[in-house]
Parts: sequence; structure tokens; C-alpha cells
Amino acid sequence: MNTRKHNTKKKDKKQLIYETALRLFAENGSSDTPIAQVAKLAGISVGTIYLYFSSKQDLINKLYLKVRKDFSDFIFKNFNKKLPTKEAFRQIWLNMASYWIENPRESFFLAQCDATQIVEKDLEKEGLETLRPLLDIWTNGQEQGIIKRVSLHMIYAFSIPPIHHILRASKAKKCSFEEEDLELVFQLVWDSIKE
Amino acid sequence: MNTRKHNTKKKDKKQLIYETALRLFAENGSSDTPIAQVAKLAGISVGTIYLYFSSKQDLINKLYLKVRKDFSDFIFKNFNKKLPTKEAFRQIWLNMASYWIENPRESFFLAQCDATQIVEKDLEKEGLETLRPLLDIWTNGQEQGIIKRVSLHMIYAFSIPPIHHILRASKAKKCSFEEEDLELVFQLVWDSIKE
Amino acid sequence: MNTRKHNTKKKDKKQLIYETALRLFAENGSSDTPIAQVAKLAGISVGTIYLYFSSKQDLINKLYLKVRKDFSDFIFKNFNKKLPTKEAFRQIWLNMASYWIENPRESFFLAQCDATQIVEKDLEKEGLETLRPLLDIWTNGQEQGIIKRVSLHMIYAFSIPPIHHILRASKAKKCSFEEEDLELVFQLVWDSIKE
Amino acid sequence: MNTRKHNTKKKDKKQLIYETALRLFAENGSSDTPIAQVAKLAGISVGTIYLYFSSKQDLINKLYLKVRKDFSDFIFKNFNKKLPTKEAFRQIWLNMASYWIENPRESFFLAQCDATQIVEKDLEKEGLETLRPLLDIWTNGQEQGIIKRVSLHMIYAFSIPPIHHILRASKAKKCSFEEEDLELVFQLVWDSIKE
DNA sequence: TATGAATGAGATTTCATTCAT
DNA sequence: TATGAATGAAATCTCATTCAT
Repeated sequence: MNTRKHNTKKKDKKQLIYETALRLFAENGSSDTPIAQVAKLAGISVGTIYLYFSSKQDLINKLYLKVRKDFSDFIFKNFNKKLPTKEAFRQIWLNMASYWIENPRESFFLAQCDATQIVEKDLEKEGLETLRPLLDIWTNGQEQGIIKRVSLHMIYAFSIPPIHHILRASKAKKCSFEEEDLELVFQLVWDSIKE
Repeated sequence: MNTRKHNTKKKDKKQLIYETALRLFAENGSSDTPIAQVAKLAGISVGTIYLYFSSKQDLINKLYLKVRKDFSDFIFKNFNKKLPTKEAFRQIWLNMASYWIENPRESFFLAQCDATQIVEKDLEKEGLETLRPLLDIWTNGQEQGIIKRVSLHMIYAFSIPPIHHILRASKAKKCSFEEEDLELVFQLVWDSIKE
Repeated sequence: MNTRKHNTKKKDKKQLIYETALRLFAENGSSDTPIAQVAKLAGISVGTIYLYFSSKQDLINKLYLKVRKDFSDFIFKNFNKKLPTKEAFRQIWLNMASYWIENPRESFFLAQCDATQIVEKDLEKEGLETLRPLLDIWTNGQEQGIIKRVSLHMIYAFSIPPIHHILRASKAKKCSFEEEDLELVFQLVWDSIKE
Repeated sequence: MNTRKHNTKKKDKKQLIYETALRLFAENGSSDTPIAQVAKLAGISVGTIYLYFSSKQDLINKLYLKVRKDFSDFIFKNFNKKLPTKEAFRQIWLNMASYWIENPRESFFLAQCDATQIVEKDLEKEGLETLRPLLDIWTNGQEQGIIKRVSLHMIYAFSIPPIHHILRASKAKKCSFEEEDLELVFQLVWDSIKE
């Protein structure tokens, strides 16, 4: 028995379910996506999904945590602590935007989970904590007198929701948005929070 | 029978359904709210709901349009066209914030509709158009050189999503927010979009 | 709205479900009887069953209690307290036997519930209490020195299980049994418990 | 490979499945015990069970026959044909009671099979035949004028169901029963069937 | 208008059985 | 022999919608 092969296979199947579910959940909402549809699109049987997840809710919860983790890992990868505050923020902010541009499904799904009560409450209680390095940058900036001394939630509210909104509107063809506009958006972000 | 009384009654029942549905949809999501639950909480029978709405989707759609209209009516009431740009924007913006603070259910429901595909697509295609007077203010501001010459979607993205986010986080007990903080938030909004 | 008619209808439907379920449960066991089969045989839809019972287990529990109550009501009807001990016991005992002869489905179903863990535990905790008048007769007999002074559970064990067994074996064609044999069986019962 | 060892292993595995299945079937009923649960508790894989039994029903059938055989073997072991009728019956009867006291799982399982249609009909058609030596004792007793000349089914009904009932009620904590009460119970059995 | 019992398609979940390894 | 992931038919239960009253 080849353990590596075995594990790979297992991961592949779970990964396949994650990907298929994410696609359908993002497009139609998790409440309007039957498990049978996920199975069909994934080319596996319903029972197989219940082999990896104990219930539909379990799949939603785990997918949510996984996407949040993927997102965190992505935006902080290659993070250089020595950069000056604004530049450090700029890099992470651009990483976030890139993630959403390149992963619209993840973006839609997270937005849905946050707007509704789909995900079981305990899972999201961590709040901003998953963004700890970014919070530290902001705090530093405040201590240096570069960033306004307002609550971090407020800094967050002007840093992330606006670009998130723009990209979702763009995807929904409600407005056009090109990648080169990112710098411009960051300019507005910075104007809002800078001292 | 007195026609006026009759009409009043009719309106009352429809209104009752709207209010009950809004409450449940906001709390649990429309997909997870059976029509029977709406009827029960409203103290009427399921059949009655189908007298006023042709389907559950129809109720959702009409509720969505109604809330959007209530919202528009509220934020533009007593609107004084002669005020200077910043002050005009400030008044409308404070109206929006007040609406969300006083009507958290409406706020949650609209956020859900926008984050998911609950509402039939055609209904929202109007996009920003319902905010026409506000768009005009922004355009004026741009012509006067007071507001940055960026797309109105971008102005919108920095004007509304941040405060919307803050208020929802506050309702969900993730951060504290007092009404007197509104002026501060508006400061950040203005800093972001002003020339 | 005719309340009586209304109630009658409602009762009829619930009664219909009870009867159909009892028939199938007795024949095939409740675990091997899908709700859909009950619905089909009753000529109603699955949903209707869930209108009257919250779950399959609820139907089983309520059917169990109902049959137990029907049984109790039947065996103690027209009960004459003034009869001498042996005669009083004889009448009730013959009533029991008659009930099982005339209601083999009820008999099978109760036997199943008692032999398995089908019915939720709390429901049967009453134990012998539903047979209170019979217990009183036995106690009287013991005080008069007519019946052996052993635990009532033991008296019960020689009074009911034997005839129950015989009738079930007879129904299953494992032995022949005619109604006129009842007096003979009662003779053995009495021989076992009499002082 | 050593054939004996091999066979031993084989037997052990089959025996392991029997024991595990019996335990779960007795506790939860065979219909409510998934094969996977048997496998898990036995520490083997589902596939292995299907190596030894062609289906779940096959396992139930064979377990039933095995338990019946174990029971027969146990109650007739060391049986001395020369004992007088009452004493011979008494010994076998005490063996039965001992078996049920020491093997409550077997007792529960057999009771379940007899009360429901779990076991395929043909298997139990033998009826009382497995108790042949006991039947012979009873017949002898009848010929000697010691035992009432009633059908053997009736003799059986007063010999076994009462003690079976008492022991099951005792296990279910519905009444207390000590091993020294057995002699008393046998007294009632004998009183019922003796001429 | 108003009712709410009834429907039945469809959703979630379970589980006996198979089969590639 | 032994495994256990995979299957998919079937079970339980839900709920939007209808219709007789």
C-alpha cells in the first residue's frame, strides 16, 4: 500500500469537493445548491461527499474556514516587516485586491457568508484577528502619527469594503474596472485613513 | 362596505406580511425562512400570503423593491438643492446612516440581497440610478473641482460600504459604535473623495 | 365553519394513519416499514403524515401509547368490583385474551415494542401501572390467602405471557388454538398462582 | 503457512463478527445496526464481514441459528435420561434460566427475532423441535399422569415465557430478581402444568 | 377575502454492498 | 484474505403551492 499515493488521492477528492462546492455556492448561494448538484458536477456520488463531510453545514463551515485561511496565507506571503508603514500596507492591500481579482468565487462566497447567517456563528468570532500583521502595521502607523487615531475597525472599513465592493460590482458587470485602476483606489484608501 | 376602510385593511395585511417577512428574512435569510413561518408569525394563514403575492420569489422581489424605495424616500426627504456640495452630501450621508441605525432589518436584508443572487437579476439592474440626486451632487462637486474626478462607482464605494460595514459589525457585536462617531466617519469619507 | 365536521375529518385522517401504520408495523416491523409505504397504503401523501406526526418515531411512540390505552380501556370496561377475586380476575383475563384474538395486529405490535428498543424508553416506564385494577385484585387475593404471596411481577408473568405466546404462535400457524380452549388455559394460569 | 493456525484464525474472525453483531443487535436491534458499526466495533473492515457472510440478512440468519444451537447445547448438556420426570424437567428448566441470566444478549436477540419478522421464515419453522428431549420428558409425564394432558405448546407456554419475561423485566430494571428466586418460579411452573 | 389541510417534488442523509488494491 | 473508499438506491423529512370550504 503506497501511503503517499493514498493520501494524495484522498486529498484530491476532498479538494475536488471543495472546488465544486465553492463554484456552485458562489454562483447560486449555498442554500440554493443541493448536495446532489455538487456531486453531479464533481462527477462523484452523493454518498462520497458524506464520506468527507458529516453534513452539508459541515461542508459549508469547512469551506469557509479553508477559504479564509487561503486568503490569509495569500495576502501575507512574502511579507517584509522592514518596509515602511505605508508601503507595507500598500503591498498587503494589493495582495488582497489581487486575490479577489484572481479568485472571484472565493470573494463571492466569503461575502455571502459574512452577509448572511450561513456559517455557524462560532466560526467567525475571531473577527479581525486573522489579519493580525495588518493590524500591527496600522497600529504602528498610528503611533508614528501617519494614520488617524481611530478604531481599527474603522480603518478596516475604509481599507477593504470599498475595493471589495468595486470588484464585485465589476464582476457583476455593473461597472468597469481595470487592474491599472488599483493604484488609484489605493490613493483614496490612503487619503481616508492618513493623518 | 366602505371602500376606504377596505383599502386600508388590504394595505394593512400586505404591510403586515412585509414586516413579518422582513424580520424573518433578516434574521435567518430568505432561503431558510419557510412561507409557513411568515404566516404563523404574522398570525395569518399561508393561503392569505398567496392572495397578495404570486410566489415566495414574488414576495422577496417586492419586499426588496419596497425597502429600496423606503430607503431612497428616507434619505432624500427634505432635500435642499441649494445647499453647497459638501453640506448636501453630508446631509444625505447622515440620512443613510440614520436609516441603517434605525432600520437594521432593512439593512441586513438589503445586504443579503446584494451579496447573493436572491433577488431576480432584472430588479437590481438599475444600479446606482435610485440614488440620482446624490450622483448629481457628486458630479457637481467634480465639476467644481471639490471631488476627485474618478468614476461615480468609486465615489460610491468609499461613501457607503464603509459605514454600512461598521454598522453591521456593530450590530453583530463585533465592534462598538455610537451615534456620535458618525461625524468622524464622515470625515474619513470626505478625506477619501475630496480633491 | 362546522367545527364538528372539521374535527371529525381531522380525527379520521389521524385514525387512518394509525390503522395503516399498525397494520404494516405489525406485519413487517416498524423499522422495515418506510413512511412512504404507510402513506401509499393509506391513500394519502407522505407530507400528510408529517402534518399529524412530527417524525416517524413520534408516530411509533403515539401509536404505542394509543394501543396500550385501547387495550387498557377494553379489558377494564364493564368491570364489576364486587365480584369475588377469582371471578374478577377471570373476567379481566378473558377480556385480555379476547382483545388479542380480535386484535392480532395490536398484539403483534405491542410484543415488538416490548421485545425491542423501538419505543422511546420514557414511554414504557409506567410498567405495570396501567393495569392497576388488576394489580388490586391480585393484592386482594393475596390478602385473602387465595393467591400466592409472591411479587406481582411474578403473578403477571404467569397470567399474561403464556396466553400471549399461545395466541401469537397460533396466528403464526405454529399451533392450533380455538376460542373454547381459553377456559383450559385459564385453569393453568389459576393453578400456577393460586395458594 | 500452518493450516491449523489458519483455520483457527478464520474461526476467530467469524466468531468475532458473531459476538460483535450480537452485542449491537441486542442493544439496538438489527435493523438499527449498520454493518459498518459492527465492523468498526469489531476492529475489522466492512469488506471482511462480506467475506464470511453473503449479506446482512445472512449474518442475522446464521447468528440466529447459532444462538439457538448454543442454547440447545447448553440446556441439554449432561442431560441424564434416567432422572424422574419432574427432576429431569427441573434440571433442564434451570439450565434455561441460567443461560438467560448469563447470556442476556442472546436472550434479547432471540426475543427480538421471535417477536419480529427479522429472521427469514423458513429458519424458525422447526418450531419446538429443537427442544425434542424436553418434549419427550413432557410426553412421558403426561403418560405417567403427572402432567396435564394438554397440547405441548401449552406446556411450553407456561414453562418458558414466564421466566423469560421476568428475567427481561429484571434486566430492564423494571423489577428485581435474584437467582435464589428461581426455585420459587419453578414451583409456579410446576403448579400450572402438573396434573 | 381568508383559511389551512393536503400535496408531492425535491432536499438531506443513510447504508448495504461492491471492487480495486 | 483483508481493506475501506466509493456507490446509489432508498429512507426521512421539508416546504412552496393549491384548493375546497
